[in-house]
Amino acid sequence: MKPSGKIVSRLSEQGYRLTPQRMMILSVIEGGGGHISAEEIYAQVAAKYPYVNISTVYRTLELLKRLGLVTETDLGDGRLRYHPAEKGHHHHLVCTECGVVINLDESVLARLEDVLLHRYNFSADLKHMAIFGRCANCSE
Amino acid sequence: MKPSGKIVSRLSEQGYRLTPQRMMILSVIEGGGGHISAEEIYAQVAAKYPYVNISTVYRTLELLKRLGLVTETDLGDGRLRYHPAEKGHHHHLVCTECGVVINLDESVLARLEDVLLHRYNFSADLKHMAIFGRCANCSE
DNA sequence: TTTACTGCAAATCTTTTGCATCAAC
DNA sequence: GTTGATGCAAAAGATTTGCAGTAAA
Repeated sequence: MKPSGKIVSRLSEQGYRLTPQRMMILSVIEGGGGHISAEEIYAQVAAKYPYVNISTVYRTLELLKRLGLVTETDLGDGRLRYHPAEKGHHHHLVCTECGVVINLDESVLARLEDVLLHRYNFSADLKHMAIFGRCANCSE
Repeated sequence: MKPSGKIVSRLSEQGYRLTPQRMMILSVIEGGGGHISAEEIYAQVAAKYPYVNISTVYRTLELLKRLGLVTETDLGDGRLRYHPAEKGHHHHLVCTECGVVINLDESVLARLEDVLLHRYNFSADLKHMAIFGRCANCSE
């Protein structure tokens, strides 16, 4: 699997170098189903290409985040999760009992976003929000 | 300042010991304006009563959380914040630019809570949620 | 050739834990 | 007197950083 040309060209346009490490990291982020952690990205890259260091993963994520190419979500388990921005947004219902994560279409929070903007002049960044609680099973 | 009789009696009813450390920690949590971190609680307690250790603060917070006497909120700055449950709930609009935290009445999210419950069978725990974005000033 | 990027190891920072001692009940 | 709570120091775990060497442009 190759990384998307879009992200790659965006990087090189802005003068960033296209190193093999970056390409591999990009592939993994885009290839997975989202919600991937730095450690998982590292493990997947290292499996095929052992010449990577986890600090390179963190530095790459930092860069991609800054350029708005990936979004970062805290699902409450002590490590941050990443998702390619171009794949669209959704939210997460996280069960604090069993840990299941249910995806929630972004439209559900659209009204909230409106209210916050008009009533509080606050432009909420509801890209990949996590809402904690209990899923159907765990509430009996 | 003394801790509220309500929390104290709740603790002793359930067989927990009322140590001076716990009393001081309770006072600080109740005395402050909310959004206080473990480190801040520790600093305030230690100022008057040097015989405290930060691990006692963490253990006490853990206990109070488990008993539902304080709520825990992640305002995104790398440390968790605490608020006495009896003082009522509210949410937080956190500006990722300037760091300002705007309190949001819990009623604003009441409809969302309903939708999640009825459409997804998910009982969201919206006690002290943090929503990130840009405040009026920082969006120009 | 230039200098951005990487690997390595060590540091950072918050939170947790093992264990011996102490004190609330 | 019991045993739950504390202090201390060390561990844990995710993320960051300094620095010298390497390679993308």
